[in-house]
Amino acid sequence: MMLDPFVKRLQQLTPLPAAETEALRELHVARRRLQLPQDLVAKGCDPQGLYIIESGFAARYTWLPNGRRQILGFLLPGDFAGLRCSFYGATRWSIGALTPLEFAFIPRHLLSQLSVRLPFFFAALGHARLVEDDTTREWLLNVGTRPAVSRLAHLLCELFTRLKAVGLATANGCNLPLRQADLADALALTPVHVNRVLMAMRRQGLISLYRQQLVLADFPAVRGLAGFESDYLCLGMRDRAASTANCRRPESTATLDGHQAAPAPALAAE
Amino acid sequence: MMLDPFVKRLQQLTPLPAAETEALRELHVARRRLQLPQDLVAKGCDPQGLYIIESGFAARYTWLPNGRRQILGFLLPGDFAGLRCSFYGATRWSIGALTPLEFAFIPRHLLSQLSVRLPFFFAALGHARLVEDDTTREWLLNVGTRPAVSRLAHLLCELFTRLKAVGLATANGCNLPLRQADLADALALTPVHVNRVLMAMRRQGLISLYRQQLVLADFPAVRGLAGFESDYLCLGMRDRAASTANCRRPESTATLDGHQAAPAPALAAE
DNA sequence: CGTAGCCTTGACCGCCCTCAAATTATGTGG
DNA sequence: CCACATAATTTGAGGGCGGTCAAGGCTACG
Repeated sequence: MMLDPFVKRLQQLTPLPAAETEALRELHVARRRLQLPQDLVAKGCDPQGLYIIESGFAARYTWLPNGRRQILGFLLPGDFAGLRCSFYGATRWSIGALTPLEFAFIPRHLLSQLSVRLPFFFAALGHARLVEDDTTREWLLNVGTRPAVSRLAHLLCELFTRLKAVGLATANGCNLPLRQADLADALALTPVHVNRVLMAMRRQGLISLYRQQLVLADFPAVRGLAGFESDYLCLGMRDRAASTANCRRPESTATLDGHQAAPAPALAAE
Repeated sequence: MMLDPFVKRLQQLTPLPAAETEALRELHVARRRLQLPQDLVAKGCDPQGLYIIESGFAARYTWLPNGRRQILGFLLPGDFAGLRCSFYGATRWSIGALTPLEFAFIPRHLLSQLSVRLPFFFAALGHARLVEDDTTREWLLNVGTRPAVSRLAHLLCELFTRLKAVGLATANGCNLPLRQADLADALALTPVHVNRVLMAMRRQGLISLYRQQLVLADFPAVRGLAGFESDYLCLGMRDRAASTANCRRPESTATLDGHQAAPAPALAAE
């Protein structure tokens, strides 16, 4: 089956009709591989379509004048990119492989057809974008306000949770093929300090990370350390129900929650 | 004229047909004021429509367990919010007034109508969202990689540039009604340190900031200090032409936002 | 004229960075 | 399977940027 983690990921956000998931799985789209130090999409170019990660890790990133690299988000199996190119036709960030990669590519013209044939699928793509936006803000929070230990803990929780959602994690661990330098660039820390923090967490029995195998030995503790709340990832109904907070209505208007109403809800995706 | 900075802002992104700008200006939508320590939209609630800032400054923010506040973005006159509420119908961030505020409100049902009648307008809304997304990533870069001076310089450049785009700045300065604590929460610094950095920049003759009047006395220097490139704000054709080749037509843009339809859009404001 | 909020400045400290070297994984050719 | 080369991780010593705590000054406003 192609596009399997992709479909699984979208279904976490919005239930898709069987007809659409079948149609997606039966798409025969270009399938490619990428070896290691390569970009999927280079900064400044027009991606021309949708890239869907099948296996491996990628990252949205940019280089800085001082030689540092900042990672702005990870792309895991089932994630996609290329839809977000700014309207002038050029991405502002590169997307590069952090491990050998398998990915599918859907060119723009085919996407247009799908948008008509598979409205739920398209709504789900929009949902995924919103989740990604909130994830970016969560990262801004993370690097802005948390000390290194919490910051790292938060990232590990996020990666673990996201991988679990596409079936790539066990109960308390997952494969994590990232170098400490990758984590450092995502957390705005130095590799040296990431190492020190990792060692400390290992010594305290919170986690173990050996040969790309991450085990969250004490997930509640790590989660607490990070202040990690998974609700921004919008995975599954349980999280949705749980995320109630202080809900004030500025308007007396009727509820117009479109998201259950129609195939392509009028404004809800936004 | 109502909605004037709003229309001006959108036109920086996509030329709007005269018919649509007229229709927008003639909309008689609810107009409100807000006094100071109040939220426009509270975290966890459903905004139920579009909020458009007419005058004053607002911010998207959240509180942290340790009592700190992180500002994730500023909303200046002409900016809007409420379209971005996640699909489960609750925002994850509050939007609050930093100064007394005037704003317009367009309820969702009216928006749906407009999406049909004013397709270019709707495309422009999508563009503005993309710019906002890139701005958030730029902020992540800013707090993640730059030292305090550059970080502050970058923010001042951004605010100045954005205000200029809606006609609220002079050649080298603008009104900046923010407290140093607001800047601090946006930059992930302490108010004390923001003050020190401001004082240093004043002593070097780079800027002056007195009684809410910001003057960038040496803009090239400040810009250089910050590594500020205005292209992510997508303001005006000059920047667009300078930033890339390959300029797609505005109508080829559309909506993954869920508002389907509209004459224009095939695929992707994306 | 007094109070409250914001800005300013000083002294001190800690988190994280820098520089550097040692140790361990990973991979390649013989 | 071993010898070697390269990349990644680990550990140490020292320093600086920005935080914390605290006090004093300025401005606005009743």
